[in-house]
Amino acid sequence: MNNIQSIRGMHDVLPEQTPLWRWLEGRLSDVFAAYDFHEIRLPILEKAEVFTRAIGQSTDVVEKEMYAFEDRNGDLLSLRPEGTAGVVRSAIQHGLLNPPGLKVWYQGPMFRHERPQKGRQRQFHQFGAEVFGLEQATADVELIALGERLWRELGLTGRVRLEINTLGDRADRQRYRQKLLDYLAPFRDRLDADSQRRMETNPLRIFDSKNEDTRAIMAEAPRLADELGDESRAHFQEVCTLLERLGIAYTVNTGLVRGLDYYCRTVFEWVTDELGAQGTVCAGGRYNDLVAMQGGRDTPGIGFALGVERLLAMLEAAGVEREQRADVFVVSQVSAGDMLALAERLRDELPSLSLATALAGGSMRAQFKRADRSGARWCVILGEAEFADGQAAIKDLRGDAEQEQVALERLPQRLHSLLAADPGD
RNA sequence: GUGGGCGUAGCUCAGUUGGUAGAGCACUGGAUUGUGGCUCCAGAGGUCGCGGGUUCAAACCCCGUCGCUCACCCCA
Repeated sequence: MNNIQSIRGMHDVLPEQTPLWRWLEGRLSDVFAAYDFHEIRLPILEKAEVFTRAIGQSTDVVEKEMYAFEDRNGDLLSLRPEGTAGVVRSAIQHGLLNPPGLKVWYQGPMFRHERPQKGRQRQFHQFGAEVFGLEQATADVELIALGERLWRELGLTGRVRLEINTLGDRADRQRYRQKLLDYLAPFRDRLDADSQRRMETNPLRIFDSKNEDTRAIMAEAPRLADELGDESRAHFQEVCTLLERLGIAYTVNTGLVRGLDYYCRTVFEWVTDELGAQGTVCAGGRYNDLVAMQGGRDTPGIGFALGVERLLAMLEAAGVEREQRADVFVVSQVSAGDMLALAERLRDELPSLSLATALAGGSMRAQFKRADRSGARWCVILGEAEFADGQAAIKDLRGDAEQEQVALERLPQRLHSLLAADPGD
């Protein structure tokens, strides 16, 4: 197989898989609409600075994973590694932040040059939602409630759990970060290699270390919760209270840290144990400073993104299947022109009908075999003699009904009533 | 970026101590010249991931490389 292959970590979605994708996409856009979120569609390519400024220069996503390159004008561009930064750019550019309360959702491919593994590919797909201009905890909670409803719609309730945390405000975080580094400095040599590196990049992540010595050191470390300002503390308290009021189960995970620099205050993750090492299906949080960092007027924001491939893997594990089948397959002994003309007439009169025809011709036996394999519910048979008499036959390919003879002019309405009686799925 | 496992027909996989490839399913045709599914018969389909090396001889041994996969890291 020395043919050209797709790029490493970038996968084709084959015809067999697209029905499940479309079903999932439909459920998602329905739920977004139920919360009055509006879709926004953005370029896949942006100036690289859109991401470097928002996500943080020293994060892995920017430092080593961006598909960045110079275009013919010499501008530094990048395929988007995530969606939020572009939404913020667009909202500023088009003045969408003006009456506060903008609620948008987006969908599409994202690109990160990572080593592929289960639940992680180089081109992957996200759905995301963002709310701008609202600093109230109500916005945080409505977004979480949206997620909860989504799992219910998809039949995944109980398979994902909600973890939340607060990162405090920017000042809280900076003060705490320094405190933590001061505490760790004397222990530096006793930390595992990853954690030593994290001291430069994201010290809060050191709490995630699986190394025993490191864990022992971290057990005594100062805690972010003790550094929170009054406003952050009250905000987080209200988020918790409202979640309880709505009956949404959650656990507070003080080790929960988002990887992208722009987050503050509320962060949350929906996690599953069913996907191996990449168990985060949906994650998000607040980013009250991001709009200002990108050059807009100071505007709070909050949002989340979910990984489509990860959700699909969960749906498959749960045994959810979707397939596309024709309603009717036309088998024919008459001329190609007569067959195609009849098919067009049926499509004219029955716009929702999915109709396949025996384009390859061949013996009746071969045509019926193809009709059977197509999965079609009914077969319309255009026999030579009957067609000359203005007749066609309808055969039930999936049930026991007798083959019936129908006048050609009554064929559309007969199929219509058969379809109405058995809408399939 | 680091480490483990794996690449043989469209798919799932056999292939003995090196002797130039097989099965099942799927596909095409026929038995059934105007009716699918079941059965039977026949057929087609492979630079054994790719490149190099060792050898009289490599799917098999060695080196490199590409890809898949799992974990670390990171993240949705």
